Amino acid sequence: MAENKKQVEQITDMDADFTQWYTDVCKKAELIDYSSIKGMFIYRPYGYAIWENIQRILDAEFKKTGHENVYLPMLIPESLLQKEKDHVEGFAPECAWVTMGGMDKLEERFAIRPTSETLFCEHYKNIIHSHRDLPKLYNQWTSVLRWEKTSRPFLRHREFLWQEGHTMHATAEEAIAETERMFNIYADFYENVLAIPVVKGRKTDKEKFSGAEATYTVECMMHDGKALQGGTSHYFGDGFAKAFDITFTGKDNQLHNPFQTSWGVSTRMIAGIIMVHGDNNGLVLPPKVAPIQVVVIPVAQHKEGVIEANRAVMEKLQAAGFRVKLDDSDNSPGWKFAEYEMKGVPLRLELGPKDMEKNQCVLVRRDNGEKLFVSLDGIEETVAKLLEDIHAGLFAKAKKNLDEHCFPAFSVEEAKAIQAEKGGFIKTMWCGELDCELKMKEEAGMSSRCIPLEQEHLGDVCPICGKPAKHMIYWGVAY
RNA sequence: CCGGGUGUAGCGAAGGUGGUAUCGCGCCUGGUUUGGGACCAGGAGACCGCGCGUUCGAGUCGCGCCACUCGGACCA
Repeated sequence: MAENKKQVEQITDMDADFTQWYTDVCKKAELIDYSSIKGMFIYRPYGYAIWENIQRILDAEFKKTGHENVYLPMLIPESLLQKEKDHVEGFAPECAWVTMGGMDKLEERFAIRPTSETLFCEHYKNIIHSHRDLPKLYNQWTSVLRWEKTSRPFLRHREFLWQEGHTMHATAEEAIAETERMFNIYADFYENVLAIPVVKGRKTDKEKFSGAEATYTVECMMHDGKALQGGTSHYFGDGFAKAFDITFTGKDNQLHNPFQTSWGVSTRMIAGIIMVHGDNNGLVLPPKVAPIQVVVIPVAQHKEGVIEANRAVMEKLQAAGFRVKLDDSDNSPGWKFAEYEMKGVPLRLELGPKDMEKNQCVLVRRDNGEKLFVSLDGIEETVAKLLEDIHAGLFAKAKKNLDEHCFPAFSVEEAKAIQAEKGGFIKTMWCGELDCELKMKEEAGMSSRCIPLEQEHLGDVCPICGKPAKHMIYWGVAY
């Protein structure tokens, strides 16, 4: 038998080499493929289907809160991009430029959008005239392009898919409320849909979006203790409005500049799913975004009636609204088990002749491997309950990982030592100065992740410079 | 962008000192199998990452480029 051991491609052990494990999962779970241009990835059907589920659920949340989808051009004239000083400084270095139209050199070069604030501003200038035109709550699902130096599947693409919301409001209060509303939608989405716990907070001036007054972020903890910025929501004040000369006449018959927000999440979310929930058998998908929630695998499918019985269960579950796949290919059951584990399907349903006699089937949970023999009567309820349990189980496990990787520190040396030994988020007090942030990066290799909304009092002084502290802040090594 | 590593069939690899490519898995066909990556038999599949050069002759030697990968710097 030992000689029959199949030479199966294995993924790298996640504890031995996490980054290699990650790349292996992306490829072996058939989420992504490389193209001939660095950093330009192909989203394969299974990977794209995860994104479609994310889109569907988030889009519904956006619509519920009054947002409308639009589509703006892909090209931005250089002169337009340059209207807001901080913004152009932040993005121009990583823009790709279109310089030719057909065979002719263009009078002015066009940037392929790295983000669309400037385009939205140009448009808003044309359509906002009165307070009655506000608020404008627009969102766009699209791709953007940033000429990154290094790239990795889902984590850093030169072209990536995202949504970018851009809103305009009559007052600062309304705009700030919008920034917070969308930030909370992201946080809830991470926790309730992706089963990923987040730390909610504000970015430092150094880390905030180019041109923003404030950037709110949800920060996630990967299985290896590194941080991943999960989504950002920005408050712009009226800075862009002034730069782009966007004005409206208020109820007071005076001209005002509107207040602006933008907010976005990208396919980087998928990287988070992989690195938070995955294990050494491959991907583990949270049920709410899994393209296949239940895979039905017939056992001894050549025998009379087996395929039919399996198809009946599949149809029953589909009718109840689950995403189900029946795999009646002629691969062996063992092959199928391994295949769908690699692809992270939350539940496997096995049904063979022995089960048929007892009117039962076997259900196996992807998250913990638990095997259950359950009746085919009421299988819909059983599956619904299990998918909920899986979501809860994934969240609990991820929360434990987050909680166990947050450490207070009271000096740069201590922060550095903890990061080197345990990884994770290091929390310290902070004076608010850029110099201290740079020093933490220089000496401990960590960037600030966020100033969490939930503050703790760890002391009165900044442990980096000794001056009075203003906030508690999280530090970490980020993807 | 800087430093290390790697590019040979879909995947993983072998191919001292130059002579037109080998193996395992996978794939296709037929048969036997089927509760953890099945077995037998037959078969198909390679511009050796791309370009230029040296040579009678380059997977092999030289130069350039591209891509992947691991660190670092930069960034969703």
